[in-house]
Amino acid sequence: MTDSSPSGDELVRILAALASPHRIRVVAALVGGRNYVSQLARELGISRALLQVHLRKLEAVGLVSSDLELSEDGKALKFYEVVPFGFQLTPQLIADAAVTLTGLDAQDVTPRRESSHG
Amino acid sequence: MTDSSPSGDELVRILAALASPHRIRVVAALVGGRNYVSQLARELGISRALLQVHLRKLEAVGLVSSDLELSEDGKALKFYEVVPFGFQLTPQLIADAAVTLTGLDAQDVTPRRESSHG
DNA sequence: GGCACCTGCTAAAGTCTCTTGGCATGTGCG
DNA sequence: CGCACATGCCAAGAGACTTTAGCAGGTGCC
Repeated sequence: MTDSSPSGDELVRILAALASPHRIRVVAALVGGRNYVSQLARELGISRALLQVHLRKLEAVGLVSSDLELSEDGKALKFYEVVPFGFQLTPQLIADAAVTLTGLDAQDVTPRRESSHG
Repeated sequence: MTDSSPSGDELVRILAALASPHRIRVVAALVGGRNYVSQLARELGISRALLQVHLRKLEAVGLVSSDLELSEDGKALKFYEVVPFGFQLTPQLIADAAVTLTGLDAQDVTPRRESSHG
């Protein structure tokens, strides 16, 4: 298990990457074995352009990895495969990741006595 | 562990619910203890309306639960709390969930020989 | 009644995501 | 060269999600 507790931002990104039927299917298809884009698109019944977008998102968060290879015919085939990952989703783990969230940081958890909300 | 292998659709919904900095913070805040909407909104530094929307999404997928109570003053307070959940994210589990995905079902995984895409 | 506090709803604008379709490049082959 | 197959990228429309702002109802208290 390479991953256990990703940073808040990363966790959100990973979750977002997985929160898609298409991408779930892509990962599932790759679990069955590595494959190259065009072939995978045919098997999944979606367009190459669409599959590429989804593959990029999955690769961007490290859930899959690509490997450009040359077939015996000399054709360039871009193989994708699943990166063995293992994340656990529990309230505590999420709370832990939350503190490392960047962006808006409003969870002061500091009871403001002088609440002058305007 | 109440949950182990949610259906594909449910998994996607849960992942989508968690794939948001705001909602991650909401869950995190609730891990620290139950709280009611207005108070939680103040602590998180976001508007009540916004918080309500996020709380609904979390509740819709069963990650948090609400409980309308009356304070000693007679005010109606809607308390939210985290529902103890535990999901594991691994390629295999995802592949398993993928087969139960409804909607577009194009993962025929059947090598079509007569591919005449026009 | 007026103030402070709670809840709930909805309309509207802005933003991000998804998906399609087209176009360009490169290779092997007859 | 023209065909079949692979990769890559971009613009544009449709659709979903996010966030704000405003309004309405209810309770306790002075």
